[in-house]
Amino acid sequence: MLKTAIEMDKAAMIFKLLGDKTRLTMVKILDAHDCCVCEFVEIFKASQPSISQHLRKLRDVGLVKEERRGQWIFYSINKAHEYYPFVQQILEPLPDQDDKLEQLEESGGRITCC
Amino acid sequence: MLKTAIEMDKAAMIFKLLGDKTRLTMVKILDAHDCCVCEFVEIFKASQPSISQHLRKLRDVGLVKEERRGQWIFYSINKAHEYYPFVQQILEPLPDQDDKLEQLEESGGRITCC
DNA sequence: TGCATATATAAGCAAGTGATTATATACTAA
DNA sequence: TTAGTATATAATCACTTGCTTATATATGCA
Repeated sequence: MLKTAIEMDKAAMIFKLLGDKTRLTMVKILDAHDCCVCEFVEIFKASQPSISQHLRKLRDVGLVKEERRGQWIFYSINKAHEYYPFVQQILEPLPDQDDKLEQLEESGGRITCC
Repeated sequence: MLKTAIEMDKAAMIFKLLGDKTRLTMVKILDAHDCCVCEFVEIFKASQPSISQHLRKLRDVGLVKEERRGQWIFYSINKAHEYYPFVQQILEPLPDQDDKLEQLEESGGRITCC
């Protein structure tokens, strides 16, 4: 078995989780950089509870971790997750989302918390 | 850009489509063999309308094609689909589902239509 | 033609999803 | 302590999903 082998029901669960543009983009971003909640709120132009709820779904599965740094909570990819190699393989062909963080930096949105 | 490059919203759409165990398994099976509807009904122990509706979602996106052969309608993967290379890459680490068709053959389920 | 089989479609419904609004919790700084 | 900021959670709701049952359509065969 390859290291990325995964059962069908687990794979379907992962796809369902990533079958939302916001969550998919979050995971793609997190695979490259840690991010705090307020950054996601800016990037997606979404409400804070909406972002929080998406992050919770990712966290419930264990795909991301949270870590408080003072006033802010940073999220990161859980590279130790059983299916991280599978997810990484899935994310690989997707366009990198660095532009989103760059735009944020230009507009000063990243200064507040990072 | 790699040949499997895909925009985020399209990728999310594909993941949502495959984020269902029945559809994911269907696509994995179809990537290896054509199948007719009655085989899926047997394999998944599901109702015929339920199978038909899953197949319709796959067909609506263009990921599978249908072809009537007499009384039966066979489905196959549309290898010409814009995102087929992406889907193929996704399916690759999943366990092959050949056992399902073998079991069907042993139980005589495949004799009727194929 | 008439009946059986295979499949698609429509309607209805319970459960799930993703948003919003309101509120609670935790930390920082004055 | 009090006020302000960041985040999570709860309640609610419109919308979607995937199933069921019922029916329509298309083919094969007597």
